[in-house]
Amino acid sequence: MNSPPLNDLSDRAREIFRLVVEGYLDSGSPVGSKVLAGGGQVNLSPASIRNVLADLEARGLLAAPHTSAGRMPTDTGLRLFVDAMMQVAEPTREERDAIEQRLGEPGPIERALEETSALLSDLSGAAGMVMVPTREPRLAQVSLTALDTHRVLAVLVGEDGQIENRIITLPAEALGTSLEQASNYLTARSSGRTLAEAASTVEAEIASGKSALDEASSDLVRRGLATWSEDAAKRPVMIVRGQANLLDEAALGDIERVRSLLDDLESKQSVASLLERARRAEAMRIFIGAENRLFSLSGSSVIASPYRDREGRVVGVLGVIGPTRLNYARVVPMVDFTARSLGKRIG
Amino acid sequence: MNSPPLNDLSDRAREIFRLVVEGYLDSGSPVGSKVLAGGGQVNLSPASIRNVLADLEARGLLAAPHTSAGRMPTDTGLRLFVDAMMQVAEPTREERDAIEQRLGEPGPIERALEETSALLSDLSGAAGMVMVPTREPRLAQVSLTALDTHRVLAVLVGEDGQIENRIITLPAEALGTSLEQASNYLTARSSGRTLAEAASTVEAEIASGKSALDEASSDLVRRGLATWSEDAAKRPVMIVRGQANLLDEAALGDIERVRSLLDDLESKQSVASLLERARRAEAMRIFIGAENRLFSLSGSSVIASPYRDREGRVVGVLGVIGPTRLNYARVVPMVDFTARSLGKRIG
DNA sequence: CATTGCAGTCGAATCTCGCGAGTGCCTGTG
DNA sequence: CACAGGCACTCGCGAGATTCGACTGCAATG
Repeated sequence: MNSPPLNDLSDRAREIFRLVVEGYLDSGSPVGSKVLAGGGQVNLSPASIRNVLADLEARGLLAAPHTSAGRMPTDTGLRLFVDAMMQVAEPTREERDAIEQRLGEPGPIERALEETSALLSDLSGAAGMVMVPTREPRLAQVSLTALDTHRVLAVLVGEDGQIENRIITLPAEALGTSLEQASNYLTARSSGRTLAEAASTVEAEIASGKSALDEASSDLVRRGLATWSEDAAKRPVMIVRGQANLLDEAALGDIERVRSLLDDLESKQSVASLLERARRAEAMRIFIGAENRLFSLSGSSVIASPYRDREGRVVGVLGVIGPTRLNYARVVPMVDFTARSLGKRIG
Repeated sequence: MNSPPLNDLSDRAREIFRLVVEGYLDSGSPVGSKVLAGGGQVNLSPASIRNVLADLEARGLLAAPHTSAGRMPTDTGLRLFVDAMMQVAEPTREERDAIEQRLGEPGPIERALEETSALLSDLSGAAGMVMVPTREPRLAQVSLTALDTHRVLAVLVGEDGQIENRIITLPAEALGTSLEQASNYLTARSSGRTLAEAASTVEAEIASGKSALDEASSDLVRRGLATWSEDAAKRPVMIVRGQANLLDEAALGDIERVRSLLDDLESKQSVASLLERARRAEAMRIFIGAENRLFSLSGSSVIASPYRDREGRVVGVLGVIGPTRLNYARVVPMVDFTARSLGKRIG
């Protein structure tokens, strides 16, 4: 991975390179020296431009599919363009309003996520992806109820009103009558904290014998904590919309690739791992073509951005997947803005 | 919709028709008189067979894509074949074992539904669809907990262990201290009944003044019932797997149709309405090609079957969608068996 | 350096043409 | 009558062949 040889590019070479990339992203077909000269953007004869193009090709930034075709950017060329030359424009006022309005519609959270995914698809002309938020909400209340002699239902109420159920199974019929006491104890220790925080606090108290709980209750609480942290690691869900957009005329040549791409989007494994990288980086990530090792994704680009809750914590990832010739300059800020809007929407 | 002219078909015509359809479903290409004669299935010269074929074409059961091609069945021809001539074979012992084993894997219900959808896709070579069960479980227990001064959390525990949460919002701070009393009352009245049944019982008791509840509790319960029945009508969810199978070589000619098909599978509306018909009919339904009005589905067939819980109530629908040249004789019993297996699995 | 001109290359589109599969119809025969 | 044989005809399809156009690279020139 040598650094892109941007520095030793003349201004003219940079300009021509930019024009080639933009022309390719716009038209989808290779662009040659003549159209470049005719575009009025550059005041050089086609022949001079050819020299520059040949140079850029030697550097691995451009490639020609065959001798008598124009040049198109290579993956590394696109990477250079995206990293260093692309001029991103913030979405216009109208666009922003449209996005926020579409996300602002009332309804359950799942609905909003689906809408976001569809929105990303519409905006980009490619497929939209949203990983549903896995957050650790701060707890407001914990209540325990006996289901039968060896099962207890725990209801965890988050500060944001979200509710989750967990079932605690006890081995023997060790169920004391102290459920209410345990509930109160847990509520007191956990309110305003995340599940993980509460768990460690309680665990420490029990261990040091400081807790005001009797034997049976301690056991119950302990088991409950164990169960909860297990459950927390449930597999992530990804909402995909606009897959039909992956079937454009360009993809027609390589049906097999599109098929495995659809399969991947269904099983979610490989694509999710890319999104995961953006989540861990806590910043937008762009994956271009064969840069990612996953075979079926070569030829596709992924733009992924994490989104955050009000406190600034990353709670999920969303993004776009499409052909490498995405209109990065337009899509990148859109994804970014959508991520921020979704963050606001879910609070 | 005139009834298929099956009656006035000679035995020989029927036999030849059957061979044409089976040959077409098998190969995907039109079959002509010569291969029919050569197949050893019919002891007639190609010329004689041609006469029969011409007759069948005149009746609208067969059609030839062009003059010098063989015949292939029309949609109505396929319909006749499926309704009256197809010989369905129960899946073999091995196949049944394989299905039941795949569905029998432990795990949450959603996982099983996804697996079922993937299974249908694999079995049919087309796409699988499963509408998630919308059942009214019998309640085991109801518990109420105060969230704050004007909101109460109700936890409904089903006999099968399923848990649902509902939040009841009270207008003023009319929250009595009688939550526990109300919980017990509700549990007593609802256990072993469905939500709807319990609601009407309680409603009647309150109306007649027979309930042992004070004013505030009655109000609470009443509001709760109203909330619950609203929530029950949530929109159905459909799980689709194996969409990539819809991209076979045959569909290559009409990319646009495949695209809108994928879109339909995403928005779920139109396809779900077909499945809904099978649910209402409480029996397997087969929709062939242009029979269904939805444009994007012309050229596709849908095989849908409801599935039932242990008590025999229809709780959902599943099925397969693919090109009209599905191997109906094989897929139909598979779908049927899968529906029964899933019924067993979800209890 | 930039430009012009020229020769060469290669893919895409078009055309032709023969092959093969299959049909329809007419005619002969048990 | 029912069936089979024969024959002319129709098309779609795939294999070359051909042309066309869009490029490029290179050498010569201002």
